[in-house]
Amino acid sequence: MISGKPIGRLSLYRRLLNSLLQDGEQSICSHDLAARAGVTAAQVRRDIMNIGYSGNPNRGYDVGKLVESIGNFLDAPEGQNVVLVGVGNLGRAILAFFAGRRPKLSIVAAFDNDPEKIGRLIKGCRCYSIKHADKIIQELDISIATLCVPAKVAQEVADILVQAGIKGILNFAPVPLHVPYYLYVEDIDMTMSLEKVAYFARIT
Amino acid sequence: MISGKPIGRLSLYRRLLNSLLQDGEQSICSHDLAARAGVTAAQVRRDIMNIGYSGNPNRGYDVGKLVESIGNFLDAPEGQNVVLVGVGNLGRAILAFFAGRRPKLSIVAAFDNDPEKIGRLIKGCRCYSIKHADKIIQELDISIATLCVPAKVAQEVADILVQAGIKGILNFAPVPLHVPYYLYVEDIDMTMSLEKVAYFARIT
DNA sequence: TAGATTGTTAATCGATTAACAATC
DNA sequence: TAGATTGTTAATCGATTAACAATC
Repeated sequence: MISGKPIGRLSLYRRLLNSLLQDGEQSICSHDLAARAGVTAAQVRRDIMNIGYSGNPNRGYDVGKLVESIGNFLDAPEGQNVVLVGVGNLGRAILAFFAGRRPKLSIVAAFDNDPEKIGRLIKGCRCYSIKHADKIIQELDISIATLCVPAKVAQEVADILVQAGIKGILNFAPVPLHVPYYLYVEDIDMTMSLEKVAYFARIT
Repeated sequence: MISGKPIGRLSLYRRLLNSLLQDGEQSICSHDLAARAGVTAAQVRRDIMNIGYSGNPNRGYDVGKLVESIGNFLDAPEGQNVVLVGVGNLGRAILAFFAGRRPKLSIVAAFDNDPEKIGRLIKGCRCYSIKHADKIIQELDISIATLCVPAKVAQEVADILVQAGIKGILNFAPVPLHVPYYLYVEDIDMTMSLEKVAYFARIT
């Protein structure tokens, strides 16, 4: 069992390696990858060791094979479907941002409660009523939700999603969610992040 | 010197306490605040101790005074000005999200390189050419940047901002930035976060 | 007073780092 | 071979937790 931080780094390595591949790079050593990722070489080596890939002493890692190994580790072979909940400003921006970005992780539906939006195609994604969450999540085999609703209704909406069988939530609502232990929640709290930057920009 | 995590938690406590204040709550104990924030009571007590505020044994913390203490610790008395760089989908969503949210931390300008946007008022915020970054940052006394540009140009834009005297960056571009040691960078990498959720949703 | 809660210490835990033998 | 780099261990570091005396 690997914790959240190494998983995040693997995701980052993959992205960096993919752009190296496009530049025609065949191999890379831990030191170079570490510099690009902003971590230490030892960390890179341990992360790669953890997923069971081995490099070549003297020549480092084969970029293509390493990308493949990371994919085998991170991705579900058959892909995973995502639903975005709350099609406001932020929701629409995220729909546009993720559209086609990762083939094995696609946002296949959106939920909202605004009759103006329901039934429409927004940023290429069909919008449904949150009332039909159960049905849509089952039919489209959705396991992940991206929560972009206002803080006040976040818990209530999360409860609906959990009930419908969601397994993980990416939570943009600026409030901690209470969910059963078997669910994974990752919080992106922009207000908190901005206040952190403000604090450290000031005292350093 | 306090590290990033406790600072983030203080920001969260303040938000929770503010909503308690609106509900007319006078005092709160570490246990209750911890439950709302999703942390342990010991952590709450230590965080509060760290900012020099003292509770009352038997009655807990005075909500109003604690909010004030957190504000004294986190906020610059005169406030801090922020610039948003890259007025795309995400940039506009963030402008809308932060508009008026924290009085001591306001986005007072936006930068872009699209002539269509320059000079206009977008989500209530004036958009300038990135070419005038130096001048605007000085004139408006801006110390913080929110970076919402594409990954490919993120480092280049960051260099311009550093040169112009920015002290902290909230980076939404999915690429690590290399900046001088005295700058604080907080990364919000939505792709990484979504992949983390996908991984843990799958294996648990 | 008795009970509840704080402030603070020591112990624990986990992640990170440094170091180096193994290997191509 | 010699040199560079990996795989892996032990040491370090920092944050978290548990525990409890102090206090209203």
